Amino acid sequence: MELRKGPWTLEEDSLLIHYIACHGEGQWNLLAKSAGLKRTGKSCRLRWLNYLKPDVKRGNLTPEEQLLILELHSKWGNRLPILHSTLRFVTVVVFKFGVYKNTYRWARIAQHLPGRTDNEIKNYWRTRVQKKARQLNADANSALFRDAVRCYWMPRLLEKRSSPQTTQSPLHASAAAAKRTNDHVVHHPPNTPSKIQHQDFESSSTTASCSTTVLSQVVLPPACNMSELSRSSDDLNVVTFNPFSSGFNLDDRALGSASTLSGSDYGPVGMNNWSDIIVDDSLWCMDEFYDMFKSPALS
DNA sequence: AAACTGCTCAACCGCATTTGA
DNA sequence: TTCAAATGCGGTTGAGCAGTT
Repeated sequence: MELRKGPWTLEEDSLLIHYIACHGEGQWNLLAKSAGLKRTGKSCRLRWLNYLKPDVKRGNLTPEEQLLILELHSKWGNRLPILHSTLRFVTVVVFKFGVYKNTYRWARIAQHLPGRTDNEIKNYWRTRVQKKARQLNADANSALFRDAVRCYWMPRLLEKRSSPQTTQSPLHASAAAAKRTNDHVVHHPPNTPSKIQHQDFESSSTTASCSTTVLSQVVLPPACNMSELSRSSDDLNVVTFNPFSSGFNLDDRALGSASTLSGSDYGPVGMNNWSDIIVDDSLWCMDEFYDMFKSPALS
């Protein structure tokens, strides 16, 4: 049978939804055939888990979620999965010869962000976090970059979290989601089995409380005093902790690209509502780093 | 207005692991 | 115990969109 690839159509989506509503998920290859979908089982599984499943949360990641991702990635980012001692030995050997590739724990991180998929978190990391690391000519997995994240960006996220402005409106979230091109309306069948539950605002608040529990474990390095780090960017020039003091290499290229960026790349210009905040790049305010680097105090 | 550039994210691919006959 | 199929995971790709020139 000829297999279809590429974007899913509305028709395919409803076939998949109706089939799962009647028979449940699992046995994906069989499901694909039985539902009359010209897709691989893998493709069906991915479409369901990453997009169609009712509890998949749409819209931008909240500061809380971003914070959680940063913290959990710094915890588990490059760690190998839990291994038996013998397997660990084999893995170490293999790793030594460069065969083993870094094992990121996206799925594990996603477990702590209800409604968010590993794919989404992975995309966030690659497009936002790694981008910032590249701009600083740093390795996103390095201890140095991790410290920078903890000392400068996490406090900012915490600030955003505690700000009354950051109360997410479901309307905003859905509006943002609706802007996506592939985001067509999915109508779930009325007689959905109990294991398929529609996400509502209650479940969103559950997410928030869950995140808060974990967030309380966020540990900043000793040099990072929250009140110190919450100051204006000018004051940051004299912050004593400098994550880049030990061999950080911010080359001319990085500085050059910084100088070409407009003010709106950093500051809270035009930041009037939630959608501005959640996509606000000031959470990743780079000028502090550049200012700091250019500061005479460092030289 | 058109061309170009960069970004996002859904979907694919390959590989590892798990399952079950 | 073996092996094929199914499942899960992380890396990568490319279409579509928005912003810039």
